[in-house]
Amino acid sequence: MINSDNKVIFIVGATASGKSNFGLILAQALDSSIVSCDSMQIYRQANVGTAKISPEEMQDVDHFMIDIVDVDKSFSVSEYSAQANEIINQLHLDKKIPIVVGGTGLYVDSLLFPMSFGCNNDEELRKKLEKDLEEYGAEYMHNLLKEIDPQEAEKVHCNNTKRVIRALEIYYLSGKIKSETKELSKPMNYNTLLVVLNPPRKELYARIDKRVDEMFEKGLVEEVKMIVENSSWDAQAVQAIGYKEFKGYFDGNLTLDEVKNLIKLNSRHYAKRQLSWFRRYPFANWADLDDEKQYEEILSKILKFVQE
RNA sequence: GGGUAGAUUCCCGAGCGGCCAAAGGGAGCAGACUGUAAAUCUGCCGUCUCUGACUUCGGUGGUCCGAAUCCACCUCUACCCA
Repeated sequence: MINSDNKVIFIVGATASGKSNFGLILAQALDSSIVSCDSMQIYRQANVGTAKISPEEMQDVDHFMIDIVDVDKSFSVSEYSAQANEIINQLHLDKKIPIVVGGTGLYVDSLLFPMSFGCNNDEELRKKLEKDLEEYGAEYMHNLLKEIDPQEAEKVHCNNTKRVIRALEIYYLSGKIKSETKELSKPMNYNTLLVVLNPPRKELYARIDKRVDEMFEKGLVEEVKMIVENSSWDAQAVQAIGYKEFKGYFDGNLTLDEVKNLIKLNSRHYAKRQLSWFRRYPFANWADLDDEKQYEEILSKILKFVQE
């Protein structure tokens, strides 16, 4: 018996840890839908490089938050959060338990917890701040923040100029300071079961290598060409690992083989960062699905969660 | 067979008598993260009983108060001449 009451299952983990596949199995078993939680799979045309599930692979399971933005457009967490939460609510109305699947930590956070995202960003102001940064240096900008929002300045390293600029932006645009916009205590949005897929590190790295090789076989090079034609090297979508590395190749500075190795390397780095992020969740359930015992354990946890 | 260059910590690579456990980079590991997040940034990185001690810079001996740095021989590598 399934009781969907405000429940959401999160399947998260590093790239290539097997999220999509496991999520699909769950969605089928629970007769539910997938809500993708991935900052790059939102882009249309970015298929091979983001390891996006194909329509055939979806096997009639609905997948939301995939292919919702054109490759030349920007997107943000706040937009993601608004749309995805909307979908989750809708699924709840249908008595379904949404399966959130993805590896973008910040996006996962935006579903897990209530968040107030300061204010919109303003193109002109940002350009001005970036110019100031160039002119006066990182330390100057950091000192500026220190006067406005000492608490935030304390937390953000001087060299992390993007964060410093955003914090300044919030103040100039809204008059509020960033450290005040955050909620102190964070009640969870939903009745949540979160699973972090966690193959052994070596195994993970081997899977990443294999996946990157497959991407090349599936026509990554052509996809990148097309995407860059439809956007630019500066586009947000092209910041993704698997795309940005080709810049060197098209400029004639890297061989295809070097690009491939770079993509593998960057993917490993990324995977580590993802794991760092998920380790912050005290409520996370870590599982190596290839380990039979752990697989059983996680399945019974899920079973218990959906029934209770 | 002769000559030249070189062998540095996981890798690349600086050091060329004391300020050297040895610059810098890479890899690896750990961490931060609220509107670019597959982004951006930070820390550790010879060993230990860790504000000090110990063992390292191809090997063995030597010079010197003191050597990764100088000398001798040896081993290996690269290139050149035969």
